[in-house]
Amino acid sequence: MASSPRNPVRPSQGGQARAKVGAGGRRAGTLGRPPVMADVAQLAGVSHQTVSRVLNDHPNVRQDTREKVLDAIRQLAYRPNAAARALVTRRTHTLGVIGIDSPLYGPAMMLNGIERAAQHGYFVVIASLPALDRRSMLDTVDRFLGHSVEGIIVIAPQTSAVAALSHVPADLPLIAVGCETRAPLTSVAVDNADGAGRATRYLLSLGHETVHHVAGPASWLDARERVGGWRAALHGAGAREPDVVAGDWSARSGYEAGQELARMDDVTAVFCGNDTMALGLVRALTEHGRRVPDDVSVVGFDDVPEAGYFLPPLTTVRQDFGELGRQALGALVDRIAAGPGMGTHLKVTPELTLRASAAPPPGAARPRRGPRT
Amino acid sequence: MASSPRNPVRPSQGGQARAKVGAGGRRAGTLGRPPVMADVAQLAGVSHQTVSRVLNDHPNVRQDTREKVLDAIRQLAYRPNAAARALVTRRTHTLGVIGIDSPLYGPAMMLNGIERAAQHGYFVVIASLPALDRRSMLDTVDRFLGHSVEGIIVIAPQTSAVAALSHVPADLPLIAVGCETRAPLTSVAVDNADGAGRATRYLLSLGHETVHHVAGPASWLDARERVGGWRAALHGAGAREPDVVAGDWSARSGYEAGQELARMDDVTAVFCGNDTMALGLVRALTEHGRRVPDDVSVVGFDDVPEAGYFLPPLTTVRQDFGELGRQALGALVDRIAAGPGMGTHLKVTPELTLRASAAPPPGAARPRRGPRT
DNA sequence: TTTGATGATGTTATCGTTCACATTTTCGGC
DNA sequence: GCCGAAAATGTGAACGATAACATCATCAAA
Repeated sequence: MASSPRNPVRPSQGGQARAKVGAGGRRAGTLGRPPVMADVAQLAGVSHQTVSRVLNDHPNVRQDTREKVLDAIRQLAYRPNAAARALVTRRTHTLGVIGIDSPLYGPAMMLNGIERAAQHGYFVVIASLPALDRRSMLDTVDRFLGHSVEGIIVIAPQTSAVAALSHVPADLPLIAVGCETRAPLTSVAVDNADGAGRATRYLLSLGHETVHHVAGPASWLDARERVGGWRAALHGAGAREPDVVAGDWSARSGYEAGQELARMDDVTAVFCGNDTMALGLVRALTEHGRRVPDDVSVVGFDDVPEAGYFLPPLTTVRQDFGELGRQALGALVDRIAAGPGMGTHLKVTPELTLRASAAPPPGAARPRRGPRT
Repeated sequence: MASSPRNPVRPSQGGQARAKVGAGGRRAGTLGRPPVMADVAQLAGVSHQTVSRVLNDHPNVRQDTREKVLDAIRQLAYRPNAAARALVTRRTHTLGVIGIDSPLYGPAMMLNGIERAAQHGYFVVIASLPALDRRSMLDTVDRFLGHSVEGIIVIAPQTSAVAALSHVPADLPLIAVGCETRAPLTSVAVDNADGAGRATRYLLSLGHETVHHVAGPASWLDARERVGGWRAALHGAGAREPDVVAGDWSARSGYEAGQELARMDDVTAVFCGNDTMALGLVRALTEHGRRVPDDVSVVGFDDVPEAGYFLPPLTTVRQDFGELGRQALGALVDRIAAGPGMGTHLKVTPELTLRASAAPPPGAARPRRGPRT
């Protein structure tokens, strides 16, 4: 073997320099250091390139050679070095997810859905920010870029996040989840307006004259879209459009909304922006002697795990976070492969889950129309 | 400049081969490809090594040289290549977190706490497993190792997880969170027994004769430890030790437990394994005409965000997940730096949060002793 | 046989950093 | 103004994989 300019008998490799590393390193085996491709090649009696071919299952490798190599790999407990591989292939199989650091159910489940979808094929690096302002958003994008992620998914339910997104470099594969964004960006979101419409129309179909709404904070896009869907459904049915009662997603705000609504005798149906507020609302109504669903029907949004165990079990709008995650991942993979596009807006349709918290209004013999799902 | 064996005028680099990459690549700038250290060096009129020194703020660099280099970096929007760096330094600044794919509050917050603690200094790759069995656990460890994580934190609240942990290679820096493990492993956990003890002693101090307990599933270590702490506190006070009522963390199981306990007249105090079960329990008690806290006192565990808005606001044991994350990260960093040790078991002490769901038993004029925190 | 195509394998360059060491510059003391 | 130490900078050689190309074997058709 001619000594290449790179390997002049490999002087510093003779156990000294690397033994130090090996001492603290993983899987010492019979060598004093983690095995590399050359070790496998030597043991199998082939060249390192053949090992590489086996590893990337290249077709042109004889079966018995392949097996010799695989044996050597097992024997040495060899594992390819991700950094070396990434250096030459320019692929890291890693994507970053930027989320909001909040104990709310929706955002947490979106992260979960994305992570589950990515499990096979990508590593998911997460960053939860206390606030989705421009500064921390761009800092995080930068951090991720420094780590060579191939793309970024940002869970951006707040209006501030959308604003921040317009400042990221256009050539970065980025998908926004949970909000509809402006043109060049692709977004995936649950169709909140549709879900709110379904809930509202369902209540109307039970015979209620109108439906009141307890909304989430206006800084959240989901909250706004649900208000829009609710209002559109009322309008479409020619029903009276009551004022929105403002909440902040918390059970307390639902409770307070409930105290307010309980005083109004004509309230027979309430659509809540999320399940937690519905919980508080039901509490308040019950305290004021208004039974759910006999006197007042309540529908929530989210379908948290406890919703079925509320008293009464809560009829609510279920969001398919698994599907959301899959769509987001699919869009990101497409974007990585195909390069910048014009940006599409994907929607995941939610479903109404019927339980026991909604019924025809008091005095109504039977529903005016059959329930629509 | 003499043409080194490595850069013989760099033939394949003259715009063709790499221009292709540049077209789809990031930050084209004036070059047709992402800038590398050599580009910065050339623009700044120094060697690549000097650029490297500036980047790693090595002391022996003249101030004006440093500034020239930094200018060039800014001008080219240069960003060091993480893979190349990792290849030579053998450090990825990445750690893996294995968690359980469940909507439960505790595990979710542990992940959150770890991620927050790591934010500065480490990238966090996550994997949520549907079940913490040996197979999927080892697969995930392997996946992470293939990605060259420097260490792994596993959120292991279930007994099955602990069993699986004994099969990971001993030289892998690994910290278990949420469970106490066998000797060679280091673990960090909330002191569940202590928390349960505090809750129980508090109820006893209010004058209750004994305290009943609704426990989580026995497959969860937290559940077992809380049972242990509760029982020890009763024993220490010489109080009667009632049977455990079995639950499964869900509100429904709490509700069912409540129906059972409501029938027993001598029940005046209940310590619940978590807040969600407490919610169901209170519901059931109320339905059976037993007021909380006037007739029955209830204390939960977790301090979920809604706990303060329950009716009545729930007295509960708060776990400091931020501290837990910090401790876990600290332990992991120590372990990475110092190599295998004998394994320590760190405990984070929980705190009793007093609200309104616990009071002296009916008929008692005043507490026997002042409350202990 | 000889030939050409194709399959199987080996050789060398390359990715973009940091490390080890060599070289040049700077500067205080004589 | 010279000298030597220390500071500042430069020069190759790693790191461990894949890519590109070269070479050797094999085999069917001429």
